[in-house]
Amino acid sequence: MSKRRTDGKPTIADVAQRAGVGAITVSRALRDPSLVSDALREKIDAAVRELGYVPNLAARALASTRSDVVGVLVPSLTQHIFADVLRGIYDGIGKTRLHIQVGNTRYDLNEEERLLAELLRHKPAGLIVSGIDQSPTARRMLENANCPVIQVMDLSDDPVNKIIGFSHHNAGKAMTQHLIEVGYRRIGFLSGWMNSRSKGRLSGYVEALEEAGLYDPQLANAAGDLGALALRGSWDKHQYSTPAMGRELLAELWRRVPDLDAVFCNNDVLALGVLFECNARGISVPQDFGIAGFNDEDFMEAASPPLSSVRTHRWKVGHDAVIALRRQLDGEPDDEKVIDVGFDVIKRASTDRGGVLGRAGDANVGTPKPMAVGGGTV
Amino acid sequence: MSKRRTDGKPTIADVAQRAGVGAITVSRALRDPSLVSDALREKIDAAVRELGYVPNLAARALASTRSDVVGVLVPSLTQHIFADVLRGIYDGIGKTRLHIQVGNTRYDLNEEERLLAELLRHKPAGLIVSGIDQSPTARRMLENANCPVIQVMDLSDDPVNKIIGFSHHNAGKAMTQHLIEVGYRRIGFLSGWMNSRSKGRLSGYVEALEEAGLYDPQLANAAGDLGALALRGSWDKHQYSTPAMGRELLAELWRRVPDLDAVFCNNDVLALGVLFECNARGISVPQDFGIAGFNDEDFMEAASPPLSSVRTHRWKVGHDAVIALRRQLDGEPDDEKVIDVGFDVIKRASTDRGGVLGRAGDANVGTPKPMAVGGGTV
DNA sequence: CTGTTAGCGCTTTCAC
DNA sequence: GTGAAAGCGCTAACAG
Repeated sequence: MSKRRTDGKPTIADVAQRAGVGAITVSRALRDPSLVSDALREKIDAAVRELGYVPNLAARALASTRSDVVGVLVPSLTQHIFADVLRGIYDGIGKTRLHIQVGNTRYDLNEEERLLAELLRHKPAGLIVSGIDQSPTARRMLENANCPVIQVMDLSDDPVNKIIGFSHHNAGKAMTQHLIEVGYRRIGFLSGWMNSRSKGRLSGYVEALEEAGLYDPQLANAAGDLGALALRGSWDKHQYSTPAMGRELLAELWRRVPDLDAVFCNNDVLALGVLFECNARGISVPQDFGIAGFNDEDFMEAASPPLSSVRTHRWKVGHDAVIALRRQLDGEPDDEKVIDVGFDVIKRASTDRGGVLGRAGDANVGTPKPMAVGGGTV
Repeated sequence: MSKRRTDGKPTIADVAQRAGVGAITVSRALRDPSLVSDALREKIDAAVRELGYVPNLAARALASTRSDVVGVLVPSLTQHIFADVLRGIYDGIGKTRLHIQVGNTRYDLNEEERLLAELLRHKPAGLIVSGIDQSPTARRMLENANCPVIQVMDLSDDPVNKIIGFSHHNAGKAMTQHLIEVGYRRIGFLSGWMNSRSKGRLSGYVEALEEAGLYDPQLANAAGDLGALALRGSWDKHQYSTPAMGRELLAELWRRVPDLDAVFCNNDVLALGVLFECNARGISVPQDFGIAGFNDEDFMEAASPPLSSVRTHRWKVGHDAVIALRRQLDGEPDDEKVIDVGFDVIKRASTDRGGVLGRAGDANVGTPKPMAVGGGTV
């Protein structure tokens, strides 16, 4: 009775024996075929095929003290925005040997620490984390991670290593300025759960109003504790928004600020709810009320009327993060610590109070490719 | 000069030495504290803390010939439905030692094979894969995976190991029957990209129409090649639906079938687009036209009018899959090979042609908790 | 309950 | 360009 505790699968030694070479040659042929002569490489490839050899990644990771795992920490799996970032990440990984391991922090700093600790046990090849508000402990872990760390979806003067994102403050400010420009005067800010990026948007909103002399503490206060209201409600466990929440928040805000004439929603899902609420109340958008969202998800353009939003480049952020990571892993220089991918204010009918677009209904402003849908009535 | 190629981090031997015990005792204390006496355990815990010891998972995986990785294969990251399944999976994993590694197959059988092969190199503790239409090769890989395999989001008589989902055929049939019951007669089926589960829904739709004597090959054909139309368009690269696509598909279907009086949409996103298109054309829902979707995402209930849909239990499917996996890993018996989690037809105003709900606008049918939103006009 | 020994399968080091 | 030997850090298998 042997003491071997193998699972019977062929090992690199089996391949080596069959190919009549040393194990290390097989190892090299597998990792970088150019390191091995053509003749041997062919023999090895044949042996691999005949044996159905599958490399054991744990052994590789142990021997080389580094794995092919890229750890990704996102605060939410449900929000479309992070799904897009993830898609960019996966697309950036492509068919490389790298593997993604996603952790869902749920906007919980303790959970983030725990997940980070778990990830570090894998000796990851790289880490991609959302935002900049890690706990001091987490920050230290990232700094000692011994691998490239990319922060995404925000900006900071002091990234752990590299950060790719955009200014939420500027984005919030820009959309608010648009609302002011087209003539709205009592502009509310609608938000449920507030994370640090939402707060950036809010501060941009406040700044734009202040600069225009339209700042009203009452309105700002109302905006401020609507988040608290959201948390008090049935959404206390959800850290994501729903259209139903948008409807309810709008109703509440209207109660507090009866002369409200527009809202800037912290995200598109809330904006959709606001549109539904306006529909239900028979309020015409944009004439009587302006609606703007944030992120520019697919449905914003297709809504009736099309909804204005701030387009953010989530896919690109995820994709570029991986590209940067791979560059660093390949030892290429990468000195740009802070990458600002920007944003675009997409002006559509829902904020076209000035009538720049005419009152034709579904026209789009600022959208590169207007849809080809059948207009008019049947 | 030492030959060690360690990265300097403390190992289990360091902890053992510091605690004055054998390495194996530390190993045991870490994996299952109950295997070690209190006295030693405390010493070990202290040593771990003082050294900042972090176990090396690669070494563990190598020595034990099994990892803590649970491989998950989904066809899409963008579709809300799979985000929900993933959330269920993450919630099921909780704070166990298990790790999720997600692969995005993009509905591509070759890519699925490739990702599966990659996953298998990790000697995963378990696998969760979407659906039942794997390639023969992939199927064989799953059968030889040497770990529990759970298929999700569909049903089959012959699962690799265990399957958790529901009947798409029955779900499609049930919703179509509802549309027939409330009086619609020319019911279209709207779909973009068709996967095997969509086809199940379509077959249920066809069967319901046939049984009611409402089957019209013209209508069915129109439904059938709308998918092709969708693929011809600008969406050829996307395997997900958008509301804009819903609008365009509806316009096309209407052109072909002028007396269409309702559509059953393959998913909610298309249904939302259909609602927008009706809004834009001034068509009243449900009086002139009925709309039903599939999955019952958040926005369906909040829409104006609220949209009927088939509620599917995505979170539960993901969650139960992990629970089953953990049970199997713990060696507990689990003989139920096929778990049907069912579905619910949620009847809302968008299909209330019969006026069962009255014409009050936003009432919900079949929804447990109607929202508390301000109705009427301002 | 605890320890010793011998691997797990691969890659690093260094020599040829 | 190729190989032999020596680990990587941990745990299964026995003992005690």
